[in-house]
Amino acid sequence: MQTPTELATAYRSQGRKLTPQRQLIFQLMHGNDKHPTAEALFAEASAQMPGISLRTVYQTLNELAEMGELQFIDIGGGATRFDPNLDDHHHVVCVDCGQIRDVHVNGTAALKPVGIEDFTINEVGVVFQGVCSTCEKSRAKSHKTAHAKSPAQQAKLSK
Amino acid sequence: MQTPTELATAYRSQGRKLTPQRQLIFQLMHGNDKHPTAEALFAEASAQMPGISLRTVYQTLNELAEMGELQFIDIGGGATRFDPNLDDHHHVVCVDCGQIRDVHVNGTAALKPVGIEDFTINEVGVVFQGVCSTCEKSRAKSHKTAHAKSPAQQAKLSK
DNA sequence: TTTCTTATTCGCACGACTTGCGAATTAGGT
DNA sequence: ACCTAATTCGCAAGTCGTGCGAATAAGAAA
Repeated sequence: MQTPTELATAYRSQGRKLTPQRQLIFQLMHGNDKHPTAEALFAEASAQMPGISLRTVYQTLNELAEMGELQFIDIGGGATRFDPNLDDHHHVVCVDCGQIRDVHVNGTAALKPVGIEDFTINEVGVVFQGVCSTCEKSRAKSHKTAHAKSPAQQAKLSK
Repeated sequence: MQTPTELATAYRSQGRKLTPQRQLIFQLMHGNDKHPTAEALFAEASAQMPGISLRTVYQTLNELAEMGELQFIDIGGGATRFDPNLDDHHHVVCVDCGQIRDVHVNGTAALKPVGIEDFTINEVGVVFQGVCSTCEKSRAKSHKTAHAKSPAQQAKLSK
């Protein structure tokens, strides 16, 4: 995603208006590597701008995605997460706490899908699932066992 | 996923009961490579067993997932899809029609994530996004342009 | 600065997907 | 045949995201 200043220019040049709400969201998303949900972003935004609407947050995030300034991440059935990082990267997810981390992956160019000659591939996404060190520790203590999570349960991981 | 017969045994040995509804779902899912949603499966099931409940379909699918007999696939914000294929495989998605195809991928072992020493990785998922030949053709005709899709729009692709 | 046009905001209702709950039913053992 | 715990099923409820329309505000023009 571009800087808030650059986005201001981009918006104007597209006939879009530069509202305080949008500017705030630009700031909150710029360089944000937390992969927030719309709700999470709304919470942060509300702290600085009481009265801002969740509707507006969704709307602005969708605009930014249309403009190619950020991407959606859908892992597990929960809320969509938003990623302003446009570099070539992938994601690691902690199946315990739901944390998502950006990660550069070597070797993606060598991936060879077999038997899909009838597809024109545009993008490849790699997701590593694992357990972060923090969760690893708490697991050792409580002797938790891993379970398959239902879609909704997976969704709740990140809350 | 095991065969319906094997599942019958597995269910009994776990103190679960073998109902007609479950047996039907076993049949419908066994060897199913369509990655159906719960609703889609419900539709098929209803044809053979009028009166079966969507609730029961969800419940059985969740059980099977708990038992490790199938996995959830979440691509795009729409409905969860269910995959009874337990082989080491990945997925190709047509961003136009939403079709998902199983695909074996060579080279996954060589993938090297950088900077996640604090994670214990258990699984790697690869998703190829592209356009299938059928959609490619219809694109050529209608001169469609690719758009960034909002979460809900992505969800609707598969309908 | 005032005016004007059009984009935007915001809240509410709605739609899609999934689960919680509880009453009625049924599987499978005794 | 009986008993008991598991299961089914329908409805309500919860979550996530969008459609809609009235009120508001941005930015261009005068």
